[in-house]
Amino acid sequence: MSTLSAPHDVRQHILDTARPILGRKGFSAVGLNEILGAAGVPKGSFYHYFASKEAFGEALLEQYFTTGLARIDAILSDSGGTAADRLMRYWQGWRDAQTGSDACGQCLAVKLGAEVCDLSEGMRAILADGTRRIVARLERGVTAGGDDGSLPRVDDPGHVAMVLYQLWLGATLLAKFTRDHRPFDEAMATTRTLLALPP
Amino acid sequence: MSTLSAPHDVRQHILDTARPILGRKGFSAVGLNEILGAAGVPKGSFYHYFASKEAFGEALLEQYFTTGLARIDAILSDSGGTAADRLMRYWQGWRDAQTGSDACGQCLAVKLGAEVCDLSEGMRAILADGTRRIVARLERGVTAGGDDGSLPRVDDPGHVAMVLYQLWLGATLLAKFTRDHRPFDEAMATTRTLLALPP
DNA sequence: AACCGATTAGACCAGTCGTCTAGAAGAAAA
DNA sequence: TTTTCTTCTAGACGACTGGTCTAATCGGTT
Repeated sequence: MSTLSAPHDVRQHILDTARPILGRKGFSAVGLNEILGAAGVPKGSFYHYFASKEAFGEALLEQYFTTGLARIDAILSDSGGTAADRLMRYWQGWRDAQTGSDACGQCLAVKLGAEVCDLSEGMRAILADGTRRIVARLERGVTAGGDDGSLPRVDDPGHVAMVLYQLWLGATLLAKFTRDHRPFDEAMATTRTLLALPP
Repeated sequence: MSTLSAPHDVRQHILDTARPILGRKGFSAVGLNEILGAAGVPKGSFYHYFASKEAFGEALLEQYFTTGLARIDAILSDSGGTAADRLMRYWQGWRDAQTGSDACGQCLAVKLGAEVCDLSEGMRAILADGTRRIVARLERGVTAGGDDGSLPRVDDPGHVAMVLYQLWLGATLLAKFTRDHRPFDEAMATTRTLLALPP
């Protein structure tokens, strides 16, 4: 528990501490005490920064998507290589993050999504909106590949983007069951197929 | 709440009552009280039939996969039409079950999988084994399509089967977020593409 | 009537979320 | 420097639920 200066550091510190815990144990199975104990923050402070556990969950998911979208933007827009390279770099990054043994890289959409989307309308809305925005980014990536010639033009880039995202969500879930990387390898191969890239 | 005769009817009755409840609210968020209250079974009886809540969850998942696999077998083996028809009938059945507003048709692998697989090694093993068996059935379906000419032969039917399953898992998760059927439509279209069937 | 396994009632306590009162910390004003 | 005022912290507390287990009851057979 390092020293904290600005007021919002505490709020952020709670979120940062909670993320790996929720990523490992889910939402309902974790109590506020566990989170606050790990963060070294008293319970009284929690309700100063968050209206409820649900509001806290919403903030956590919101931040998860915010940072995730920034990461996508960083990969898809400003790096070198063709648009196809950038797109594939995104999937490789996904695989690497999930394959790592640390629970820090957990995909919260997969880990928490199914659990909380029927529990809280607010969290469901954030999940729906966050995933929609991710797919929109991917769609732009596919379109960019058609523009610069690194990918063949497709009729409906939005369709391709959504299907690829579904495929990787499913791969992530299956990999959690089997605890191996094969689902990601299969997803990667099919991603290349659907994008008409050489294996 | 009907009259129960044989002893194991009570155990089964608890499982049957719990399934839609867990399908809606998840595992950790549901207490034994709620399940047993709904089933009309006293709390004391629970530990006569199950060693723990975790053992109960394992039994629930086991039964879920048992009935699910039987349903696949019924669709893929004994009905009429080509092998391709039978395979597509399976996906249509998946979509219909999830699209229906009743929580009864919930896919427990998606709803509970991510939540419980890090919570209980036993449940994780059942999820890994159950999904592996489903993919094995699908693989046989793809192979059968190559045999009877209704599908083109593929190099690795196991790969196609696993990827299709991942795609539909992801579609189910995404549909839970958006609460519409579009993810399933996209999955269906891509399924036809990957199987080289006409749209 | 005596026995015995199958079944249940309810106690048990650790834990849940959320509330509330007090006071500490920190900055701004006098 | 002292006062004032808001922001934040402290953690006990309440009302309740969690899963678990022991002790008693039930129901049928000898």
